[in-house]
Amino acid sequence: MLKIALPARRPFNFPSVVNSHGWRQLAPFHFENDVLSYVDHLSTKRVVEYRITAASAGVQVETEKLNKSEQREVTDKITWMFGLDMDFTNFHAASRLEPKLARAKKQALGRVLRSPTLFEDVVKTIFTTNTLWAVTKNMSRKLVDEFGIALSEKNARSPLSALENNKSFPTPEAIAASTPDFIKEKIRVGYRAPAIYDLAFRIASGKYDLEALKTSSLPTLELRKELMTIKGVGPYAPANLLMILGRHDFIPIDSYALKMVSHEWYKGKPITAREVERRFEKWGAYKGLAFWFWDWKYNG
DNA sequence: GGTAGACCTGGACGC
DNA sequence: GCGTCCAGGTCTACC
Repeated sequence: MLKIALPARRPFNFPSVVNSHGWRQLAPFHFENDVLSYVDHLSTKRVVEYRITAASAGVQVETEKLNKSEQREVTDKITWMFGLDMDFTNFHAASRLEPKLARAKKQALGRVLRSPTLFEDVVKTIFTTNTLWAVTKNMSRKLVDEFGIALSEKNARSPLSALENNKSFPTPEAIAASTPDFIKEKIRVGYRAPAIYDLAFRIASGKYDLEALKTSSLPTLELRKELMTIKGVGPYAPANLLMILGRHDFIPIDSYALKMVSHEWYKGKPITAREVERRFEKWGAYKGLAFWFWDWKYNG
């Protein structure tokens, strides 16, 4: 067994990242007893499981024995997934005088849990649209079960594995080798199937470098436009993806957002996206963060 | 640029 | 059981 300790820029809080949104509940993530598990497909074709826990200065990753290049890959991926090197000093300073965000620095709020690839995050974001969370979980589970690659039998049997179905998130190539009709019928993603297939196909065929957006220097507005060129990504989805990419100047306004803001300031009456924008306008470059980590009085 | 309506799914609810 | 509604939206046609 291999243990890798990875330091984080302070302040850092493991539970705050894991609980930042629902990704921990979507395959191939699994969260239980303070351990975040994830099955990953390395570039060397090996499929390994990470068991990630809180450590004094960051996180600790337990996995099987890896060579040096694999260790570097795992280090890079976990650093990205947890945003270990991200700096939220300015957001924490701005939050200090807002009672609804005063806990931000103490709880190290700001980071959101990411998947190793933007491809996985885009697919899962599309799975969250216009459906129930339980259905989103089903879609993710089925996609992993159908197209993912299993841990080797030896590793799946080891006490390290906490998962029922030990498969990695599928590569674009694996999905592109299928068809939209098969994806629709087998994964039960409905009208989202052509969008998932199209994205996978464009990446697999080398026509589109989605992962390059992780390090893009485009202004946020341009980056948003770029994300909206992806089928199935409308006005809501890019705001969610921009948060994942560390851009916080857009609010993911969905039915949940409208409900929260309505109960916070409008006595539960129906409102539009304009009211949500207006309430968080003053947070400027941090309005996505302010919205995301707001201590809502309504919790329904 | 704003808006209406169709679109998959599956859990919740009322009958 | 069965029908209807709705949920962490998107897309297209139309005005």
